[in-house]
Amino acid sequence: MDYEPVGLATDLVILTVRDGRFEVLLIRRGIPPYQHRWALPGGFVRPGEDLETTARRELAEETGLTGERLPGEQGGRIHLEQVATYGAPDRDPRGRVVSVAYLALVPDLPAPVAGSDAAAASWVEVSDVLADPARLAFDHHRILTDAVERARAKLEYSPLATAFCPDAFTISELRGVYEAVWGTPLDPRNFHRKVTKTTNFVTPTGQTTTRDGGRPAQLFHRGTATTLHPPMTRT
Amino acid sequence: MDYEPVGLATDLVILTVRDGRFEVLLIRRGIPPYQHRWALPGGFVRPGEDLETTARRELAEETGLTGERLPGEQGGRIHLEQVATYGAPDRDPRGRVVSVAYLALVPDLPAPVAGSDAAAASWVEVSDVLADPARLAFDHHRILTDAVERARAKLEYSPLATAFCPDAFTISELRGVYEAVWGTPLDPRNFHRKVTKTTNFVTPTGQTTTRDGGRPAQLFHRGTATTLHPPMTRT
DNA sequence: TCAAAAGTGTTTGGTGTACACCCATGC
DNA sequence: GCATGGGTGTACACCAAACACTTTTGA
Repeated sequence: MDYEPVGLATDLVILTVRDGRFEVLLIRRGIPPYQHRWALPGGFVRPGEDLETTARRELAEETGLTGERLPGEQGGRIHLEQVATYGAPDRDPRGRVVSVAYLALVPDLPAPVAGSDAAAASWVEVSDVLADPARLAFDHHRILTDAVERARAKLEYSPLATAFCPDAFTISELRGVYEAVWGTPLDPRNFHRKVTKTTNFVTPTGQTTTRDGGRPAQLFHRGTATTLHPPMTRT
Repeated sequence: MDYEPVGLATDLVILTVRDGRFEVLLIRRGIPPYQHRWALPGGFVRPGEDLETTARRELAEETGLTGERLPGEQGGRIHLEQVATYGAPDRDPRGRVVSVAYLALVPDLPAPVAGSDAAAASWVEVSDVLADPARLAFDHHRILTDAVERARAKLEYSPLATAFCPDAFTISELRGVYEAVWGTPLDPRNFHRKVTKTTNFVTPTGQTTTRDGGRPAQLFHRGTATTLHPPMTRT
């Protein structure tokens, strides 16, 4: 066939919300190029491997999350979606490498990051990384920018914010996700009404918790909705 | 490097609206695999070539549109955006080929399709193609589905419908685009009010036309807006 | 009893929808 | 004049922002 063979890789933008902070998982590169610089986790697609399979495998390597539904768990699967593909001829000094970027949204991980083969992996606040275009290796700043914009937009018209929450969560915990990702405060009372009245956004578990302090709050699971009508608004 | 070399290609979903019909440009394949079957135009990325450059080159080959701004023309550039990347290991019988799909929105072309190297190229109504999952070669039905969904969604919150219109257009011509792409009728009066009151969606040229019959209609250019607040609604 | 967070009620203004109605042209 | 599409006015329903207020817990 008449084509240039290229290296095919995937890069992962793994986002979470921890203690009200919107964070991304970065690794410190142990080998050249860009040795000792921060980068998104990623790697090459193996022979015969599907793109999403590569992404899930790397997600598991970095976070220990398999994306499989655990027995007894309600929500289960980790949200993973393709964002875009980056293929500038000079984006990797080693040669022609095209990278398919994936966005993963994970809840606050109970266990620390384990099983990573990177020199160091850590959660870093998204706003800090976005503010410094030179912090990341390769074109990863561009990739992160695109992925974060996608995530912020999707919170408006999809129930994706629940992907950041544990299996059972309170409305104010969900609101905390919106506030962290968007960086804006929301009215707790109108937010509560809007979420609970949008059909299939969340479903009550019948249980309550006082882990957030104050009056006990109802616990909810993710609902079955895939899009929100009307959308949540950012103001 | 430790990776499987793959063929890298781009496929194009070129959409237009002609006489109130929402259409896609398809080619009839002259060579195997899938000889004599309909497919999206596309081809391999050349050595050292950027992905979008490949897409623009193929767009020019199929339609004669360079995407360059013609002298004296207002709108100019053809809208071209990346949709997604398709990389299932068995999607091409010739071997591992990963394809980056691009979406192009073009106005009703004044000149016929020229300079095409395909056996045959023609405009086909989108709804007809979508209704028959076996009509297209490779995984092109999936690609078309994704691209059309993207286009339909983007009409809501971006001024992209103007990409289907000529340099100067009337509000009812713009409404015709929405109706063709969404497949739903819209109230002409409310549509007119909404479009003209959304800041920078369209800008008046000061001229009028009677080409649509009836009372002369004002002509507009595309405005400078990139997103629409509030969005257009599909009902 | 107080602080803190959950949740409900109510007012008020803006926005989309439906449709009556008038305007400017070609024939 | 009449048909045709362009464009404006307006009533009404709905929705969301703002905020007063009550509820239920822990300390």
